[in-house]
Amino acid sequence: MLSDIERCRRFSRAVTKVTGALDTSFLGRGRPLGVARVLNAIGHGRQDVGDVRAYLGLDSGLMSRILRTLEEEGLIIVTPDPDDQRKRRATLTPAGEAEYGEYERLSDERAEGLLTPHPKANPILEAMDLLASALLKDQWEVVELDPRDPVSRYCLEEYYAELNRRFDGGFDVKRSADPDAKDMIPPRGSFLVCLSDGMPLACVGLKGTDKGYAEIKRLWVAPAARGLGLARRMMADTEARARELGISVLRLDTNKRLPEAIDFYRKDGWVEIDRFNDDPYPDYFFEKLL
Amino acid sequence: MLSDIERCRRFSRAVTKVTGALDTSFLGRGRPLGVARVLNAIGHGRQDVGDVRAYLGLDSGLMSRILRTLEEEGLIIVTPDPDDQRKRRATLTPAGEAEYGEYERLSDERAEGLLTPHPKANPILEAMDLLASALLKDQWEVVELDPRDPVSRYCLEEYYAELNRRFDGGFDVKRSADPDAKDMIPPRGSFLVCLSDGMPLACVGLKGTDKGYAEIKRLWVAPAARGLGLARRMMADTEARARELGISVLRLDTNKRLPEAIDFYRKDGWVEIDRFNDDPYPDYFFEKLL
DNA sequence: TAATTTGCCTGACTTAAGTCAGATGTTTTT
DNA sequence: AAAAACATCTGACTTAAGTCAGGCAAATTA
Repeated sequence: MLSDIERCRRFSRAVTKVTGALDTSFLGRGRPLGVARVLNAIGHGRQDVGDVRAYLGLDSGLMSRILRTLEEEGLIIVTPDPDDQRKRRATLTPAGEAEYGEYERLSDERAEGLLTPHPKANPILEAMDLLASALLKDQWEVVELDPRDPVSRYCLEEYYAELNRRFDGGFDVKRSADPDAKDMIPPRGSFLVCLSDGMPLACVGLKGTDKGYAEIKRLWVAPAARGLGLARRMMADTEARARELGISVLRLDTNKRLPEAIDFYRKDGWVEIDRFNDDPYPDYFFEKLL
Repeated sequence: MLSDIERCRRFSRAVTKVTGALDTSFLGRGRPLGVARVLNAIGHGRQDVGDVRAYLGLDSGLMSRILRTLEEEGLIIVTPDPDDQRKRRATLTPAGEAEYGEYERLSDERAEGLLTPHPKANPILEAMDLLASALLKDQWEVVELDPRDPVSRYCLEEYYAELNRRFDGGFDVKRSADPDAKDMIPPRGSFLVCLSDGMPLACVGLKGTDKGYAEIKRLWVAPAARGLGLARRMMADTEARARELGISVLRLDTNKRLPEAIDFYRKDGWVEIDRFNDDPYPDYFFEKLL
């Protein structure tokens, strides 16, 4: 009935209608939008004046005047940067903290107001996650974390839960050779997580061994981010990291219930090899020479 | 990892970042946003000056000046309304049509630019449909159409396709007692369609018979709009229409493969009765007295 | 050390958007 | 027929946002 473009435009009309109000809601505390945006940027931890200016795309003159306004209101203090006296740093006063908190509260309230009319919010939240991840595609941030970090733990739990749903007879981490965290920390290995505006979207582990190869483990992509090419990106980043760590042979194993993964490895330059371990779960074994 | 509210806020950040640019794209043709919005409203068929004013929420003075600007540019002509000389109507000149077309083209381009980075756009489009339908919930428009109208036909095709997927052995309209369109046109019956900013989201037929009752047929809700309470809304509207048409007994039948429908009817005040026809598909039969 | 660059500030502008108090002509109500 | 209501217009404002040229002090480079 509607073309792809019409569907897309309908979406953006709907969104600008509803969240347009949500965005302009910076108003409602008797402060112009520009001033409120600067206050919120500072509250979010951007202290460097030039940094805020670049982030919000403001002219230096305008920025300067906005800072004076906030200073006169007693919400911020601007001090010279000790390392470079030309630069200046803005910090919130207690009153500024309180005001920033109010904006946070109002934003939460708006967000909640967007959800409450819908008794079954889950499909809506999932659609939001998917779209946010897709729209922020060029702002994915891949970071190396300790596998015991809470963010890493979250990704791993999601990964195990999915395996448990999909494998015949479920999946129990304890029966699998749970890679020791130490093997996934540099210089022996690595653990990468992809964050998109605070949401963990994917993880992958590079596990060092003493057998002349390293293993790729725990490649997981959040349902909200599938089909966006994120698995390929994570693998490319891991391979780059492996090279940095002097690793030249990679191996991995996977299960027949994960056909999209098997397909992906084949397309991504992996070669099927014979079974190289006695883990009970995997059915397929791959190798890649860097 | 993220709370519902955080997910919702992440979504609106992503959207304002990306479609914010899409919205302000009214610029880029050397014309202030307000002027461009009025031109587009007129192009979209809103000729009544007061109507545009209410739609865009403009002050009458501002509106007047914007109209002068567009008139001076030769894009519109403003004439008194023949029925009420106080009112004025704005129509596009050929130059205005061309300019409006350019805005449409630019909007299409932006929308396309939003989709093209994503090889598999379908999950994205579906998420967009769902969110647009949810966000525009208070702007659903239920209209009575001829069941042979193209919009009605579209809904019915979708409905039949879904039954075909879900029924054991599929579904063939021809084997079912296809209700004659005439029975779903007032004063004998009715056919209602729900539109949300141009997208058909649901339909339902009220089929008049000569047996002392009317039948509810073809209740369909688009996947993009399920879980938003639309079925209940459609049924309420149909019942209201039935009362207007002097109908006091409603019946319907449904199939065991549509458990959510059966559940819905039970909760919506319908009472299960004995089989009242020899249609091959239905397993359950309901009645409701108005 | 002198010249240049950098980061921020100030003052003098412009534009867009919007508000408000009447004015004007038309229609509706009394 | 007079009064009230209505739709639009005009002129005189205000505010927010942004641009631009130049100034100043600190830091960097030649």
